[in-house]
Amino acid sequence: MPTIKDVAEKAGVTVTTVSRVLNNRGYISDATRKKVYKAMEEINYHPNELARSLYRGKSNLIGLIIPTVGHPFFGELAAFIEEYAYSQEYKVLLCNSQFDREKEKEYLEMLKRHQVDGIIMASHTIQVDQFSRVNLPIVTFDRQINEKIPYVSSDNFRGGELATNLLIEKGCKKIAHICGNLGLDLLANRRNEAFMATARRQGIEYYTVQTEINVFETNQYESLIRDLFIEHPDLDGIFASSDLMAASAVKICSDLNKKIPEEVRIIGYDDINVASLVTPQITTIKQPLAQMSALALDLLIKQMNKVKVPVENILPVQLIERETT
Amino acid sequence: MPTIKDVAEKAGVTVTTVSRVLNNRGYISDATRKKVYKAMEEINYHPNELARSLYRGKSNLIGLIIPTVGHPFFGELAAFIEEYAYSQEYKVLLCNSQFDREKEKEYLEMLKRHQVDGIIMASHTIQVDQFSRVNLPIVTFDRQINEKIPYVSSDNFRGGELATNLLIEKGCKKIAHICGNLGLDLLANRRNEAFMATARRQGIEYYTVQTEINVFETNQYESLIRDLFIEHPDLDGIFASSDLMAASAVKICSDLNKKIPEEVRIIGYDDINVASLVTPQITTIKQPLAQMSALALDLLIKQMNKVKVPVENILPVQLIERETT
DNA sequence: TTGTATGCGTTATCAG
DNA sequence: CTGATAACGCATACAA
Repeated sequence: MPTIKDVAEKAGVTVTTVSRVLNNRGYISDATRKKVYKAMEEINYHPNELARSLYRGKSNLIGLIIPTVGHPFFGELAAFIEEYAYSQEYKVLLCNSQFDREKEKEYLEMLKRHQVDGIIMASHTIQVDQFSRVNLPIVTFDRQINEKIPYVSSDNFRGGELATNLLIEKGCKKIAHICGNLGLDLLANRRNEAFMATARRQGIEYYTVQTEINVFETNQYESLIRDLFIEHPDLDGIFASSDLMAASAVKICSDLNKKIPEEVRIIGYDDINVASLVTPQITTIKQPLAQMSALALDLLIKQMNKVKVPVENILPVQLIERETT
Repeated sequence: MPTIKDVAEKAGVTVTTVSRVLNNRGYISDATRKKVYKAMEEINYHPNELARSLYRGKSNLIGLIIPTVGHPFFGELAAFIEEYAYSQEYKVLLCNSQFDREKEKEYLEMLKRHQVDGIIMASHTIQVDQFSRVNLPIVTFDRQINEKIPYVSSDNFRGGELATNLLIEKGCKKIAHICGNLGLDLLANRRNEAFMATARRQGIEYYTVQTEINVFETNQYESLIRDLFIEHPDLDGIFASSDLMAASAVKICSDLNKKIPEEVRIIGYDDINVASLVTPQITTIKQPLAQMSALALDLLIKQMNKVKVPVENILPVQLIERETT
């Protein structure tokens, strides 16, 4: 790899001059500027960002910690974040924590060692106190860590309300909410609160079923839903806390010969791309992922620049009616 | 951020000594070792990997260029690669090229500037000659760039054969292959070759439909398939070159009131997670993503260590029969 | 307009 | 067993 020194020699100037044309700093004659460019071209020079970062004390790297990019929701999230980050000159270091507490901690330290300028954290099995040791800009997705770390989420309570109300409006009499583990202290839990409050207010029979902590396994969704129908064969409405869970519900209903939406109505959450691709198309609550991603990064960058940002950042959700209701 | 210098002062030794305990090099008395560890603990020291990388001439970073991690296939691929990379002490810089030729080029240069130790390239709109300027270990997914750059793929021809044969065995008389743009010179094009050869050999009527170059848009799949059925209402078999395309096909058939698999049989490709989650579950050709990912990284690491590797690396595929055939 | 010297945080060489 | 110092590639203050 050629260095700035090689360029300098080739162009017959010193490294300072090369550095100057590289960064457009100070005065340089057009003649030398051309010489330098030519030399760079000839030896195919690319500045070493490691060295630059070291000097500047800024890496232009951000860390993204998610459970796994293999899950469509997080995959889409990661795509938005990377795209927006790139447009702001930031590069993304990808970390899949697999819902593993130890891995989350390790990643946090790894990112610190690699001098990332900030971290977007969307995986949350970790204990809150671990965050205090990371004195780096952080933005959190869907979880409130403490009074100081800003978080981005969509309006989970409103989403839960919209979903539950839709089921009830459509005539459901006995409904269930299938969601991730409620012990995780995620803001997504508000959906369940809204679900229960709404059902209670309307006098509708309701149940909540939650998954184990560290699992995206679709098998688990399926057995959970199967058991649910064994216990409550007359269930006629399901609010699934993700579109994938909703797809599982559709599958089980199909197995049990229950017609959708006539006998069972199903509503999902997130509005990932596949939600509108499968048959039947899944009614869902759309989270504004693109805006959430951009907002998260904006908040991160503002923190890097020492500007104060609001801690609470909640974006609106939207009901998207399709075929499962 | 505390530096090695701070640790040294705190412990009352020099940076050399601290560096020694950090890297377990040379002799150090237990007493000073303890002192140093204690100091590191107290000031919460983390070695600066930027500085280390600069000195060592090795960043332990790899670049991953894919069209978009928002597509389930590439999301799952990225998850496997990141997981395996992390186990080998490598970190992943995520690059979504969006099938954009310019972005691919920019990412390639960016990764070089950031001194990545190698690149895994799974996005291929770029011209072949661009690669010659990158003199870095590269491994390619599903595309043969030239005689020197190793590539990993699964047996596309065999996959095409398996899929086509299954349709024919099941009794299809008029079949179509829906695939990505064949002008892209991907190894995936072998599927189409196999499709045509197999259908021809068996004397079955067949058609090929391809998408535009830069698109993962499901809308496009749908209109393509819709048009296909308008032109050939008696089509009874579809070989889709991705599970998402297959899902689109299922949807259109459902719209047209064509029963699956009785009237139209559909087989997808990849076996992404959702393939077995949707209703009906999609019959597909499974690519061994986990092994392919690990292999790609192994090949990359070997190149870094200057060990020769085979250029052609083709893994077997597997037919997975489910409900759409 | 250009060059010299210094430091960013780390590791390795060579003394002691 | 431990310390002083150069070097990794780059950018800036200060000279010239």
